[in-house]
Amino acid sequence: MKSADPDVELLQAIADPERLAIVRQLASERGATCACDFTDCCTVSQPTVSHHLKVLRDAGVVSTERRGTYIYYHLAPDFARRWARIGASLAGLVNPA
Amino acid sequence: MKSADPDVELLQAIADPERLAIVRQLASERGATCACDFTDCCTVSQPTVSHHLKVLRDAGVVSTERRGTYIYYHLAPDFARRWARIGASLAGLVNPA
DNA sequence: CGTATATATTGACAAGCGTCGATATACTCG
DNA sequence: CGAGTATATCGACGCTTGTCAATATATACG
Repeated sequence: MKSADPDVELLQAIADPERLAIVRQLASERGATCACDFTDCCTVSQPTVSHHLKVLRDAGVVSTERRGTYIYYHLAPDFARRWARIGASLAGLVNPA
Repeated sequence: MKSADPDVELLQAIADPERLAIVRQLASERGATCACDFTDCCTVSQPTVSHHLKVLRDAGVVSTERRGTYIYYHLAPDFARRWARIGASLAGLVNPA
């Protein structure tokens, strides 16, 4: 299907129950979250969690930081801006005034 | 896959190149757009356009209005609010006030 | 009613995607 | 180096999805 459109790529990345749950957990915990915590949160296996994290990484939704054996995930810095821009192109949402 | 989560359903609905193009066209033209115009905008066949419109309809992204032979599509009234709520749950982006 | 146009539905097919078990890589500690 | 833990990759499988051609439904007009 190869989108090539980064907006579509971002939307596809979070348009999945597990991945949306991951992103929501990252958003609620302001800091970074260890990858092993997602194995706990989700009912899917560790390779599947790793796969979802890769999709989010490739779409630029999350970024990673290695601390010894663990790898910590957090929302990408520009995720909020990208979301807002998509919303603006969709419904003129940003400036409702 | 059965999402059951309306947020996921909404995201999945617009996480497609053709459907995002449809929604963007609906957003740019403030009024309603005839279904036949999408056949023009997209490179896919008429049944495919109709299928995409059904997906958007089922997800509550668009709503329809019949005028004679033609059927006009427009963004669903609460789409902007739903988008904003999802964004708020994702990054505390939007001020729902 | 019959024809024409607009939209939706059906059936079929290939490609994509989520999932898993097994395995590989990366890092730490002794 | 070797064992242990954390994460990623691989290969395979079934289900979903986007697409089309063919057909059906709906509305308008003579």
